[in-house]
Amino acid sequence: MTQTATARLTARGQATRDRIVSAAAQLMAERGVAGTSTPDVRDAAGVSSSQIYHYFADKGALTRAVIEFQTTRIVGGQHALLSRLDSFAALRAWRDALVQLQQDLHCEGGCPLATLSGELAEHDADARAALAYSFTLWAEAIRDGLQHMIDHGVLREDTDAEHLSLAMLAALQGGLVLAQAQRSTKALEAGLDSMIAIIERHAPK
Amino acid sequence: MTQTATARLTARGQATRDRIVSAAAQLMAERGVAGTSTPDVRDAAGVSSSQIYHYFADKGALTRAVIEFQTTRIVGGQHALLSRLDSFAALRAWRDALVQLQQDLHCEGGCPLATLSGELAEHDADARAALAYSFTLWAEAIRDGLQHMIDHGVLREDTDAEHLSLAMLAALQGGLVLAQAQRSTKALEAGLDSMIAIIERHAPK
DNA sequence: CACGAACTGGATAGTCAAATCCAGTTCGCC
DNA sequence: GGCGAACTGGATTTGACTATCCAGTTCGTG
Repeated sequence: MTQTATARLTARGQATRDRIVSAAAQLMAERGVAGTSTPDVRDAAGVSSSQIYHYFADKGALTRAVIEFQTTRIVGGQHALLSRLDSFAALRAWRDALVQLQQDLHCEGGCPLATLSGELAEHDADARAALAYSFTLWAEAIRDGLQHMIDHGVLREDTDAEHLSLAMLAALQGGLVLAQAQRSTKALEAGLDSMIAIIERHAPK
Repeated sequence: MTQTATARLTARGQATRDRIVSAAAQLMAERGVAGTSTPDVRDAAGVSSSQIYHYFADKGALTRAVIEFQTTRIVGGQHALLSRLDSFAALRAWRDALVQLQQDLHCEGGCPLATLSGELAEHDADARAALAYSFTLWAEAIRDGLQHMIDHGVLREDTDAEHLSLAMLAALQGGLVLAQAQRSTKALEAGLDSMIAIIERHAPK
């Protein structure tokens, strides 16, 4: 059903499946997994109940598809922004884009991956493992961006990109948690700016 | 029911109410709010259904009581650790205690306040506001700790404790999000250590 | 065009949780 | 010790959600 059946999907079937996952992803980001019923998804996607169970074994399988969808969307977007880091100005532009996005969203929603993780980590081992991998990919995207700066001579060769990327992702995720609760980007800005200040200390002398 | 009725509780009634809140807090931290049913709470607290609705108007009121309970427990505990910061060694001891606690818990659970926030922020304005205040109290506890270090001459007078406390809390919360998902304290350690490195730069020359 | 597989729609079991009701017990106080 | 309020237990109503079933339609392919 998951891999083999996906290959057997017709164009129409694939479109229907995509519509279901996309609608479910949006609803789950807004209301959480438990707060999103299959009737909600049915209405939002404009399909009928049986379609959902035709494409997914149960709600858990749909949830896993949503995790994959959000991972591709978010980490893919981040990778595009980060892969070309070649200056501190570019690093600050990445920081500004994150802050601006949250402000445009009125600090609502937080990070969809973190929301899913908070709800699923303790009672769905598969989901937790998938989300752990998502965060690993995100950290690697940041690390590769820092490595790119090293390669361009903007950072010293002895910079520990691995360590800094984990710290940066922690500051970012925590900033998003606080932004969502406090409806303010102050903590997000403070966290990211502090991490950038640390990184700037690794400029060649 | 909330303030006035609390005053009218007898000792036995108060004990029953406490038992319900405590049981609900534990269950909600483990399984989330939506994943915790009132029958679950009833069994865990050893009471019957009507007790819950005798002490709380509805599940939302119980949830708000849980937020208050966790805020007092967690922020109170943090305040006790932070209020006596008088050296970098004490700051590192606080960091070590946080990391050790997560390791003892096998990185399970994350921060109960962040879990509640992720689940409630977007559809319960009162809960979101209460949790925003919880995080503000936590940030103030960190800020006061840093101020204590300034007062003891361990940090320079011009240190921006407000900014640093927000950044530290962001790194801490994000580290907990990643610890829960990845079942590893590496990102938590990286985030906290980076923030401590920033703070150490504010030592008098 | 014909055949089977993929796809679709709507109705409906079966389950469980939120909240209420009511009958009975214990407590605080005079 | 007796009165009213606070407290307790369990049955029950009401509603929503997950998942299934089945009958009908469209699609891909020889």
